[in-house]
Amino acid sequence: MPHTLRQKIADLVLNGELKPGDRLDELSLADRFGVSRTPIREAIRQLGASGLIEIRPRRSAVVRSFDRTELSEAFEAMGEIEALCASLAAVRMNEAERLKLRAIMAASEDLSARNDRPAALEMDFEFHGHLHDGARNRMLKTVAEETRLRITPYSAALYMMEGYNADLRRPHLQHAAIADAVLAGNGDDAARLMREHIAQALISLQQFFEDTQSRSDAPKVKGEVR
Amino acid sequence: MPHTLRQKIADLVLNGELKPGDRLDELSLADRFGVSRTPIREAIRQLGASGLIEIRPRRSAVVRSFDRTELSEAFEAMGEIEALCASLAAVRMNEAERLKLRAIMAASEDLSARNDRPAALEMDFEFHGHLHDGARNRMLKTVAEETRLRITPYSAALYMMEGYNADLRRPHLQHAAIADAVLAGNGDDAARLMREHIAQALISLQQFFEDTQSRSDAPKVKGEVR
DNA sequence: TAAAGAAAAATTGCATACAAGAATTTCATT
DNA sequence: AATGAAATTCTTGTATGCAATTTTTCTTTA
Repeated sequence: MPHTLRQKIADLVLNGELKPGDRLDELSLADRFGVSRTPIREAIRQLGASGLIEIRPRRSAVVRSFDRTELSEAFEAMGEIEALCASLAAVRMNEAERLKLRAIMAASEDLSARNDRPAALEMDFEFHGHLHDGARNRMLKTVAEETRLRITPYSAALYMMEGYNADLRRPHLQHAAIADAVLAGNGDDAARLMREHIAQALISLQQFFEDTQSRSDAPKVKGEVR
Repeated sequence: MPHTLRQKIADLVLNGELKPGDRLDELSLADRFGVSRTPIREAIRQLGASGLIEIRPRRSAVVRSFDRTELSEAFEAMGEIEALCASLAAVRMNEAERLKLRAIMAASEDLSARNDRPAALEMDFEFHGHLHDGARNRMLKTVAEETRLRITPYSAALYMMEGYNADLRRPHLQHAAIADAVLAGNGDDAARLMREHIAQALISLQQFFEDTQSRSDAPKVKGEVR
């Protein structure tokens, strides 16, 4: 469903127009999308239940923000879930899926060489999503996608930032190593490499926030890592 | 939040008053809880997003039902998540938590000996929930609770049924083995035993549905395993 | 000048109304 | 009696209005 109201509001968060801590004003959103508050409220409740935003009784919903502890917990959980997907995909992917994985890696190679960050971010999603599918378990895929969704406001910001992930080839090479293990049918290696990949992402993200928070010229943005 | 409308509606599903496939009529629910359709709709959307019920545009929402494949996928995913919780809990639980785990096991011992099924089911929830807490990772806990929530309509039905889990001591003994591993700080054993425990539960559930479906006297209930 | 408090404005929670679509029943035809 | 079409009833989707609460602004006071 590319055009559901729920997705449109989620997109505001995912593309960074609304940042962690920002309020979701029902009336503004209603005007913006040309509907009344009723469907806006329903969409907001759904996004609240899926954990992308935080609902506070009698007060505006806000884009969910994580403190340092929550962020590292989220990445630990995601690391394990992604590792599980990767190890299952290594054993369960069929030939068509393995072929598509190669295609994704080729495209990713190209995009990272050209330093096309928006497209590389898309391809990052594609890569992980393809492993979720390859694990052949819809409940696991749901869990993986939900977990990824929750931290996207943070991981996407990192991806777009020059200076962090300075060379897009680094995450690409990690993906490539994972893909090799998957294609070789080596689930244990795939899982281990995936855990390392996610752990690396957390470290980059933490460095990023250390820096932006210590810079006194940048007034602490409400809702960033507390 | 013991009294939120969302929880009240969820309880209808969790205590079995509404079974998989049953429709959630907005007006009936509104009358029942003495509110208008608006808050009912919002609650239904939230439960839809958390996966307990299924939302179908322009048609009544229904309690989510799983076919055989989905059920085994759900148990596979849950097995891994619970195993992860157990292995982390084995390493991370503090003394107070370990003490409480012993208390839970003692209570469970008693309840299973007395064949008190409702109370034993409660204690089963308590046991798993305590391991979710012991893993010291709120995101993981959220994921684990959500996954458990989705299959509760099935696992709870099994637990209450005489003849399946014929002797409540069987799941109790599995729990006891897991608890021993956790208390010994042996994460790998805890994880392995937990996987086996969840796999056993799936097998019991599958047998249960094989039987109820093959009995011609029981007209196939809409929404049960298809 | 800063803090505290009161008044005003803005925002959420819920009920109600109506339009549009789905489900069910009725009724004619074979 | 079975089939199918039309009409009726039921149900969902959305807009709007009002009360209750929160947030902001303005005034008063130390």
